[in-house]
Amino acid sequence: MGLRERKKAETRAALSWAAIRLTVERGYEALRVEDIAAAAGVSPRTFNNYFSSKAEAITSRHLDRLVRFAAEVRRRPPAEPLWDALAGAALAGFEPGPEVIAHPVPDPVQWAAGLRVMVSEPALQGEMLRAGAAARDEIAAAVAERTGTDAAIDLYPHLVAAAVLAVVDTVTTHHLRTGASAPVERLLTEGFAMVAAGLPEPR
Amino acid sequence: MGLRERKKAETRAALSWAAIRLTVERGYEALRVEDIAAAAGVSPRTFNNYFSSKAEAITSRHLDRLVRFAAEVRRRPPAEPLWDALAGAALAGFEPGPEVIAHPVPDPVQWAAGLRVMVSEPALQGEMLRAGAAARDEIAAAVAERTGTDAAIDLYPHLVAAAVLAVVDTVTTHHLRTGASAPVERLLTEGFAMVAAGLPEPR
DNA sequence: CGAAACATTGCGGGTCACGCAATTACTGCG
DNA sequence: CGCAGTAATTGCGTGACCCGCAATGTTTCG
Repeated sequence: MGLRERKKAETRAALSWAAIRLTVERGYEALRVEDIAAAAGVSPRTFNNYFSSKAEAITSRHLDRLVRFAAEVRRRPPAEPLWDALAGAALAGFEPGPEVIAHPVPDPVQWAAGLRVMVSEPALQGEMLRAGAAARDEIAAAVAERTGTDAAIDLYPHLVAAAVLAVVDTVTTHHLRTGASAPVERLLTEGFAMVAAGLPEPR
Repeated sequence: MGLRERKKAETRAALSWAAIRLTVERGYEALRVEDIAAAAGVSPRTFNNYFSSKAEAITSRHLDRLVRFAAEVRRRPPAEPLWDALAGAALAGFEPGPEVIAHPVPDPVQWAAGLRVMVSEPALQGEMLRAGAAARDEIAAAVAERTGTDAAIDLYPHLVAAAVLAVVDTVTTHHLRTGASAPVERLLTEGFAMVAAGLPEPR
């Protein structure tokens, strides 16, 4: 990777990260695109060369994570049962990456509160979900590959992809809603188990 | 319902319907809010009293349908198995209502083509999904009521709601993608059956 | 080293969402 | 019936956003 591409990736990451951090700190409405650009050290116009909207910048990390999830599903040994692979890939995606360890959040409590405010922002919800939809095709393709189905004609791989995203989504929402009363890992495992069991009525 | 409320509902419906029709005819980008307002016979400013965005106007019927779905789930006899009730409610929601019969689409083929273009519009995808998310809580509450779970603490009802929406979403997308090669009713039935069976690997 | 490819930036235009205040229309009560 | 209160519609003005375009500077590659 040449200097050019590296700088581009850095700028993109800086913009995205600044967008998230500032949104958590000040709220979505109060945040101007101008501020994000300033925090990343580029002009406002450049911001729009990387992201076509404020919301997209904020949710781009979410999309990245989902794309990595799809890649991880592909990476798993083909012999592994499908749902084990899916649950495993999801759990792997929630381990804090090296960049999070390098730049830890200053105040976790305040951060979580800001996150809650952020995800309740209408404009961001739509964009988040859109990122999920974009990743869905990728995941469906990975599932199709594993199961010998055809994403172009079979309903199955798309249904699995949608179900997986539904689990991840529901779990994270639930985790935030209940104030992190249960660890994400446990909720994820439970969620995948329930879906794989057909979500039978309890009792 | 007094004259006031009726006119309000009419204006709302007229705006929403005009927004959909014009989007299908001309495309999302080319359509100005001004045009929608004109087609509904109100001022552009009034449009924003009813809907806070072009996208919201277009997707409002989708949201209505999902809310009716939740109501239908509540209406079903409590003795009915959960997944039968969910599938039944979904199927009921796809029967054409009286207003569709009264105002049929002029050219179904062209209409379907326009719909495909419409749902591929990024801004609308987000808003559609947001409508789904809004309805999710409603559905989760209905499911919680039926199953004796608690939407405030249990993961189960939310997971079921998300899964149901995933099925409906996937089926409609698949239906459009494959050019209506299979009837929606059959796809829906299949989808619900697969999910209720835990989406086992085929073969 | 030189040319081509590419990123960044400023400028300008078109659109959009919304607060505010005035006008008009409906509602319910005496 | 009339009247006061409540609510809906509208025009205007503002701030923000997204993007096309062209100029400038930087990296890449032959």
